[in-house]
Amino acid sequence: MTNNLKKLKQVLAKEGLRFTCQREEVWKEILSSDEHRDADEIYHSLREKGISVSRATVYRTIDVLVKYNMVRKLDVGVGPSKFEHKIDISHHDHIICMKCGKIEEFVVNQIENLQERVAEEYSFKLVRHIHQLFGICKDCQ
Amino acid sequence: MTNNLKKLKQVLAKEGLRFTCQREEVWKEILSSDEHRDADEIYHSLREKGISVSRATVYRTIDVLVKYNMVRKLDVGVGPSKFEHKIDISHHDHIICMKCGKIEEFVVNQIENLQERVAEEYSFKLVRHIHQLFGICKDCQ
DNA sequence: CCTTAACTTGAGACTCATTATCAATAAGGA
DNA sequence: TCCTTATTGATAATGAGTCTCAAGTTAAGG
Repeated sequence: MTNNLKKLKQVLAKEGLRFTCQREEVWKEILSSDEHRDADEIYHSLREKGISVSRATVYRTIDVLVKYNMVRKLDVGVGPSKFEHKIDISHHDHIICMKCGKIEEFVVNQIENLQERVAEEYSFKLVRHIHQLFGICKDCQ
Repeated sequence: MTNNLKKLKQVLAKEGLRFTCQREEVWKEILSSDEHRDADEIYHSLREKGISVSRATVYRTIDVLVKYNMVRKLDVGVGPSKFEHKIDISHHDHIICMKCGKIEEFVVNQIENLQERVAEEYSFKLVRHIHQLFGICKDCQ
C-alpha cells in the first residue's frame, strides 16, 4: 500500500502536480476494490466513508491514473465508463453480458501477440487496445 | 442497390416499422460511402444534397440498421460514434491513430477464432465484439 | 515558522452526443 | 378514400464528462 502511494507521488511529481489528500483518497478508493466501477460509484463510495471529494476531482485524478497506466478505463458501450486499478493485476480483456451487464475477464496471450504484429504491419506504435466481446451469458439465455 | 433497398424493407417489416422515404435516404446515404462517418456528417451530407431529414431520424434509422447488422457502430474513444455500412464488406477491426484520428482496418482470422473459443469457455453466446488498437501512426511519430 | 506564488479544489455552469416529447404529417390496410 | 397508427422534426431533455473561477492549499525560499 505504501508502495502504491509512493507510485502516486512519483507520477504526480513527473506530471508537475501536487500530492493532495483528495488525490490520495481517490487512489486508495480505487485500489480498495477489484470491481469495475464508474466515476460516480467511486465518488459515492468516498462520500459514504465521510471523505469529501468532488466529482470533478474524481474525474481529474482518474485521468492522471489512466495516463500512467495505474487505472484502466473500460468503455462498456452504454452508460458511463468503468474503471479498474491495474496494481498486481495481470493484463486481461473483457467479455460483457448485453442483458445483465456482467463482466468477466479473459486473457489469450496469442491474441496479444497478434495485436503487436498488426500494429507493426501498419507502422503504428501501439499504445493501448480495447478488446471486448459482447454476448449473452449462460444465466440470461 | 435495389437489393439493398429490399433488405431495408425486409428489416423494417420484421421490426413492424414502416418503409419511409427518410429511412430510405438515410440508408442510401450510408451505403454511398465507405468512409467512417458520424451521425452528424451523414445528416449534413443529406442536407447538402437537398434531402430534408432530421438528426433524430438519422439516429433512429441508424439504430435499426445497427441492430440488423447492416451498419457497424464504431466507438472511437473520443467524440461521436462513427458508422460504416457492412454491405459487401468483409469483417474487419480497426487500428486508430490517437493523434490524427486516422482509422485503418485489419483482419486476423486467428483472432476471430480465438474469440469464439473464449465465448465458449465462458458460456456466452457471442453477439458482437469490439477490437480496436490505439496507437500513433507513422506520420505522427 | 512565514510569505508568497502557483496549484488544487469544489460547486455549479457548460458542452456535446444522443434520446425523448409531442403535435403535425404520412403510410398503408380496409 | 378513410382511418388508424406509425413517423417525423423541432426542440427540450438527458447524462457523462469538462470547464470555470473564487477560495483554499501546498511547498519552496527566506
